[in-house]
Amino acid sequence: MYSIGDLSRRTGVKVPTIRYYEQMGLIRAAQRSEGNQRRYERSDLERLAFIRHARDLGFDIPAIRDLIALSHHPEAPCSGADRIAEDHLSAVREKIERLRKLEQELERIVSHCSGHSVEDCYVIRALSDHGLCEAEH
Amino acid sequence: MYSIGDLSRRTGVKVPTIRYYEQMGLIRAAQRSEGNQRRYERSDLERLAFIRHARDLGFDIPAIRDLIALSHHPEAPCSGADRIAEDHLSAVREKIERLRKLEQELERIVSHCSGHSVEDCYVIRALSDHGLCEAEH
DNA sequence: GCTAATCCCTCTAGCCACTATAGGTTCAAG
DNA sequence: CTTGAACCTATAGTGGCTAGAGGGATTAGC
Repeated sequence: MYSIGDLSRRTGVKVPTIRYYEQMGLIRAAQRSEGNQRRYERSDLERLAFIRHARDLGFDIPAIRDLIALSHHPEAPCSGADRIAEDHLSAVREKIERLRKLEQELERIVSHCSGHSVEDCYVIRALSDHGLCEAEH
Repeated sequence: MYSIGDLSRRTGVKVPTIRYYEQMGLIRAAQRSEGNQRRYERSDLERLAFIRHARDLGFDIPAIRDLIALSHHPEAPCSGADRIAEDHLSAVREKIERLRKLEQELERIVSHCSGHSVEDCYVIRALSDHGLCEAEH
């Protein structure tokens, strides 16, 4: 039997976050001690580690809920889980793409600024005048 | 004189967002018509375009506040503005870096899954077992 | 001058995944 | 039995908006 603090130390998930996951229905409501404190078993530890891992990989809570539901049906085809992961990968790639465009534009703006005063600062001028942009955004 | 809707159409910033920017102190409280509706001048339009542009580039609201303040001191050295832009560029690069690691890990997980049932689905297994990860995260 | 359509007003609440705080209770070690 | 750490619930805050309710203002056409 683990206390919520034990679980937190073992998984790296903060105590309030564990309670939050319970609220969100990611982990079941734990058993309670006589004094109303949460008491967890090994299976709860494993599930929380699963959640932590999925969050680290950027899956959002509804996706994790779905993945957990799927993992309870070992016989089912795994196309559902694959689909969730692939969708997430696409989303990550889109974010990267957007950030790379941003990076380029910012690089250009920063490197063009050799001004000494705000008056001729390229950073400020570029923000004031959209015509100075290379890409659309 | 522009109404808030005119401003919105001309800058692409939605009406409630303009009011929100006013609340946040990014644009000054506009003059009002007799019937208490906001009335803007050309200078407000320009400032809002500046804000829109900065937001598109991912600057957060405190940074934009600082950039606006700086732009009002044309004689001042522009190192402050450069600094803000460089800091933001670094932050963007860090985000890209983190997302690229995520992308790699997800790619690996997705591509390893040739299972047909959840039981041997690599996606699920990888999430359950941190030992299957390449990188730390 | 009237009406209808469209715009505008304020205020409040919701989004996401937490995090922080307050005020109180329980547990475990000594 | 006492102390101090850990635990409990409930509420509010984060950022940058967005949505909705319930009303008032403006404007174009008749």
